[in-house]
Amino acid sequence: MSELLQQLNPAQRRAVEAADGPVLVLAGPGSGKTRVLTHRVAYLIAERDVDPFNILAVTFTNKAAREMKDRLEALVGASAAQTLSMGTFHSLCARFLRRDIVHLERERDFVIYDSDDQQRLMRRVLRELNIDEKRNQPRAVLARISSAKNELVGPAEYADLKHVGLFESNVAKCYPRYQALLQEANALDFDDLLSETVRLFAQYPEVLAKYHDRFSALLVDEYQDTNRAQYLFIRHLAARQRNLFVVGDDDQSIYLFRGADVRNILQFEQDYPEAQVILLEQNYRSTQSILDSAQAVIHASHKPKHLKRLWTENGGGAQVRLHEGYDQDEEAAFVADEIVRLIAAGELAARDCAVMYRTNAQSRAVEEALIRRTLPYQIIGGTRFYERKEVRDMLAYLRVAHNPYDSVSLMRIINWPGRGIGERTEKDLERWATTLGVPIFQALRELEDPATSSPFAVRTITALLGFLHLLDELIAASKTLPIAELIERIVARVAARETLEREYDLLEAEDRWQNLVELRDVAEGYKNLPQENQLSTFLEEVALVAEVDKLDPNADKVTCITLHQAKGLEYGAVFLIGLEEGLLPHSRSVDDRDQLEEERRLLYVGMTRAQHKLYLCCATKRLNYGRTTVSRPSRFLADIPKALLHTPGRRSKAPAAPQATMFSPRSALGDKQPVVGSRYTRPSAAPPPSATRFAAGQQVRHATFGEGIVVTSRLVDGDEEVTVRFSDRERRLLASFANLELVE
DNA sequence: ATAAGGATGATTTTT
DNA sequence: TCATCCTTAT
Ligand SMILES: Nc1ncnc2c1ncn2[C@@H]1O[C@H](COP(=O)(O)OP(=O)(O)OP(=O)(O)O)[C@@H](O)[C@H]1O
Repeated sequence: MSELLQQLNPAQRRAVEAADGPVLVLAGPGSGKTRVLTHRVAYLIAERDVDPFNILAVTFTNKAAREMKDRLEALVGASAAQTLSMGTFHSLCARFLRRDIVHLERERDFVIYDSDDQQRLMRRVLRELNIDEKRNQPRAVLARISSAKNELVGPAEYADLKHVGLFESNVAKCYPRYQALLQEANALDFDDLLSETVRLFAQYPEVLAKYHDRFSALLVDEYQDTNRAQYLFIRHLAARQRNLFVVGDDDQSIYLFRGADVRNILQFEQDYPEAQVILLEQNYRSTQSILDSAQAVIHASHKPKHLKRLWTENGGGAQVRLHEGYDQDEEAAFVADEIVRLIAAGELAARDCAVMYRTNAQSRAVEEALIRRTLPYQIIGGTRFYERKEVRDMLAYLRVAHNPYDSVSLMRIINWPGRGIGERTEKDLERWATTLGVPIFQALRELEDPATSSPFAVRTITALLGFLHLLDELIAASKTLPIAELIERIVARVAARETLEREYDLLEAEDRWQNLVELRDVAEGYKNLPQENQLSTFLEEVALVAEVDKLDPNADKVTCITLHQAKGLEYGAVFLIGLEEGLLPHSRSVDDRDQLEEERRLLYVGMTRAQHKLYLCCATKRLNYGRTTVSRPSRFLADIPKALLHTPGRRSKAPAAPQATMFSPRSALGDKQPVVGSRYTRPSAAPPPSATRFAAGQQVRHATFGEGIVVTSRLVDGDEEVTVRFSDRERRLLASFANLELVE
């Protein structure tokens, strides 16, 4: 048997070796779905002689694609691995469209508009159509349009739908204009990447045929979270050869809000009646305690279609621990103290710990607590690097240099740095361009002719032309300079550093300047690409990086991440915080049954990220928009049998008076952790492992420290603490982490 | 045209 | 709380 298959259990092997044709691997968390998908790709190349060039694999993140490629390099060589088509739906679609969007009468050097660009564009649309921005918030309008696009409903079809209320008919008015302006700017928004590709496939069979010729094997990870457009994308591609391998778990579907439809995976067998369905039941990630608790949460509400029993050989492990804190600061303090304790106990590094939450705002308290204890950390999400103002301004210059019709970017920088072009002028310019029916850049060009009648004063025209000529210069420069040098040119021409120093105080200016330096450093990485592709590749990748792509698993840091982004990841110890009514389930999701169930799945996803230790945390009071509110534990916690949870004795009194907490950075529990073996109430259920697995005198082996002799072993805090004398010194280890082997 | 200051209102989750 | 919007003064 090939070495490739030896790392798999029989069910996994069956999936990897399945004959050509549709295959559905439906399995719970930690059962090795992603592993199976990777091995399937390797297997096709190594054993079935499939050329990597003919394989298309959709991963959930760009990072997953990169990692998979790296791993496959070892197997098939770097150059072959590079010919694999692997990436997210969005990046694959962008790649296809660069090639074939001309069929849709659009140009291939389109830019990708992200949500900030979209909002700016929508504001212009609302202004133009005289629609009130307060009652019809750009974000809300865009959200409707986004769902429409995900369902492949274009502006015309949308207008034909029944509209309830003023808001919806306003959306119907905005949609066509928004789309027209996108086209004028030669821009596509995120949703267009998918819907336009599907339109391309549907309307141009000869184009689709080309892709059929190329891709003989298709693979999709996290299939349960595909939306209609993504589903159709795959269905078109799979139509001829029907050689489609998908993996997923309906219990982990958490992207309903962006149009994901779990029916895509549940109806796979109807779509492909000849499909082989393979269930994986062994979980390799988590301990039994974690698995039991997680399953209690997910099974409390529904009846699975395919019964996915999950079991593990990882052993019982420590009980899942429930911590009810006083407020969000005490909750964060508990988490941070516990991480400190776990690291001090050995076996567990900062990189093995993750703190997960429902909303990004919750990361703040955690961040502060981690800083206070000087724990290294990385926060995924929140304000992204590419969303910082100064970075976006610089990117706007690059984008206009690359595609001057990008009016959103142009308007962004028309007065940055200040050149005496005020709000009034901006509005007039927009209106004037609209009347002329041309992009802003074109309108500016008209001003060059003194005979043109425009709504501007002579002084204003001078300022506008000055800006236009700056752009001309940068456009010319962009044709010859590598990106990093182009950035330097822009920095010099607009006196970026001085501008920042004028706008902000010293510290802030330096900070923002450093961001520009960092952007230039990123750009350096593109200097070896051919000049004509550099800028477009750079801009595309910048637009499509996901936050998780930036997660660095090698850095020894605690990871703070939203539950959504944590999908697919795993950590030794996981802390889920804010498990309260209003937060999880989130208050905006409680009235809708489907949304409520999704909140439950979100918790399930979070719990099943944990390998050895899982902490469920909530607080009784929380600061919510500057106002303290009382909160109750999440209803989902009630679905976990008490016997599975370890709730260490709670303090009977509220922590010190508010003044005291204000002056002492550490919260009430801070210094007194842990409350082990205290007189406080023990959990009503039988304490977990009632006997130690190890005894004094036994010889054991540890992966890093080698062989040693057990000195003592005792039960602590739901886990077993083993003291072992190794050749260099004694160490106290937690049995659930240490993976100690008995030596005969 | 811009800077400063006060009222106001918003936070789910993401490519 | 914090960021954005709106008013007013320069
Ligand atoms: N046959 C196996 N032998 C040993 N370890 C395995 C095996 N299969 C999977 N694993 C390990 O189990 C863990 C989970 O695997 P993987 O991430 O592929 O699961 P998954 O089903 O995709 O999980 P999820 O749905 O939660 O994202 C990984 O650490 C993986 O290396």
